[in-house]
Amino acid sequence: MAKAEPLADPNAPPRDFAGLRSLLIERHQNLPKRLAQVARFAVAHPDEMAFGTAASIAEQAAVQPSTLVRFAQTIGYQGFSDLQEIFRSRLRERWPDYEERLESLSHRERDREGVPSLLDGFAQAGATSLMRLRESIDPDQLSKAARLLSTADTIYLLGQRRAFPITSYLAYALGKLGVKSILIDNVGTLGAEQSAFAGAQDALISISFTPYAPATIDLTRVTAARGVPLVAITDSPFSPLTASADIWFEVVEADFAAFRSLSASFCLAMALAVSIAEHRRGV
Amino acid sequence: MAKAEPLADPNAPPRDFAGLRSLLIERHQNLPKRLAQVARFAVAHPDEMAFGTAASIAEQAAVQPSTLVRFAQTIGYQGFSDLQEIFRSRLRERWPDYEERLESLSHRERDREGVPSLLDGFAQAGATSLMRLRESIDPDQLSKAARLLSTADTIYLLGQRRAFPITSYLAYALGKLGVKSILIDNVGTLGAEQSAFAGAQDALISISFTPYAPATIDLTRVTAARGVPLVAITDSPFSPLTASADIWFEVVEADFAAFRSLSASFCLAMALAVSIAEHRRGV
DNA sequence: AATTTTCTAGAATTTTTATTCCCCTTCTGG
DNA sequence: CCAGAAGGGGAATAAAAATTCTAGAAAATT
Repeated sequence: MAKAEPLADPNAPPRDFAGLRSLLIERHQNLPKRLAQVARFAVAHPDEMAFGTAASIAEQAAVQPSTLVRFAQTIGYQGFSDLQEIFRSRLRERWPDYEERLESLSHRERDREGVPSLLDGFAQAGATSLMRLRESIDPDQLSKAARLLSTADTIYLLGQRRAFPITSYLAYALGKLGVKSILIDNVGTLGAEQSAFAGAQDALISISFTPYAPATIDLTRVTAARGVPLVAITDSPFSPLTASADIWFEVVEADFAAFRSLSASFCLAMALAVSIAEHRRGV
Repeated sequence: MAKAEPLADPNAPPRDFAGLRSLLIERHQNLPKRLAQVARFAVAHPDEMAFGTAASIAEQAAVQPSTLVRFAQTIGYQGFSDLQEIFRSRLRERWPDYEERLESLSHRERDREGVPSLLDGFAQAGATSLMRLRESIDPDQLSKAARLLSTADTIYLLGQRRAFPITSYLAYALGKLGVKSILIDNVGTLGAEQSAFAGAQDALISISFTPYAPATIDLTRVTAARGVPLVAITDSPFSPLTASADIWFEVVEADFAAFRSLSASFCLAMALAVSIAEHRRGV
């Protein structure tokens, strides 16, 4: 109790799976018999380590539950639960090749005491969002949406508040690509008038995230009800947009410091825009 | 033991994640408020559902732990733990479920012969931009800019065309952070009037990329000439913005299919916004 | 070979966690 | 507007789990 503890422990155990794994492999031969046994089991069955209880894991590894606690403490963790967190985090972020990429990120990540700087934090959130997007978007859906939109006479763009940067960018990009579009920016609350002439020969792209802006919801509903084909980009299957959408995309953004990234949404918007243009060109 | 059990109970809850997910999506609108809230959370954060404790999940979903139990029982499970098993099984199988497996398969199909799909290409460009940003931005500069801006009475935001999404986002984010800002959107070419009252006690953030929008350049020049402190975000040291800027950042975006990413610019903008708010609050 | 040190198993204890139950609140239908 | 029912919050409880402790076994050292 009286002994002073160094603040930055050089023996501090790794907080990421890759580091833990190599530590186990390295130290396993200098470990007592039972502890080495646990180390081997942990490397061989990381999933079990993540899901099991101390008792169930102990049984499978043929040791006592208390041995697991001793093991965890020997390597430097506070207890078994602390160690288990590492194994769980591994499954939480399951993007195989992405892991190493992030590892290089976390190099400079420490401003002090492992707190990532704002810039690094947002960069990481953005990168995570982009990687997830690749996993979660079905290319066929994207292609279907592009086909639907490419047959439209005019593409109406609707998105308020946090989604507005995306629609305003779409207006810019579609313009550059020679696709006729109208941005419903709702200036002067003229949104209803701006969208009044959209018909079945046109199409609407609506973008909204929690908390869904009422203006977006209402305008989308009435416009879609008039028979205007609707492609929606939103953040949940429960979004009020999905009900009336012909095709909808769920984009889940990572966040940092309570601010959600917009990278994935932008990425999807850009892909959609270029895809529409390609379809138009007669591909 | 002798009692015969029906093999397929029509009310039996699904034992696989895909089934559970669609059940939740389908039933969520007929559920009571709190239970619907849980359903939404469960679909949005399946990883948390898998690993969290009832208490920790309840906190994140903003409900009572007991509500989670009621929820699980309402859908037909025995209790929370029973329900949680489903979420865990999803992570156990490396490729979570059929649906996702098919998706990833069709991915491979798309980018045959190393030609990346549009989505992959833009995602790659975005990620690259973010990585570069981290290397190229000097944290001290960022901190200096934040300090300068945090002393401003009102922050004016100027960016046209491709930069407009960023300034409109900044207007949103700064508002949420409680920082007074005015977006010079130049509607009706009223930009000059919108920025007319900016003085030395205020500050201006100007954003512009090649080809620099004349409106941005001109307005920036006259405003800065009036003694308004200027922070600029641009894509080259030779940009017309750098001359009059007190502090400027160079952001080089990667591109794909002739479209430059915006991820890095957004990332920088977000970091700047939060940093300003932190300076205001703490210092 | 004796003695000290390290290691382990298993019981005991403490902590954590899911679940239950009661009562107050909020809807709903008459 | 009222009565009844359904929903929801929070404390109390029971169950389960992790952790600590202790005695004894194994290993290392002299």
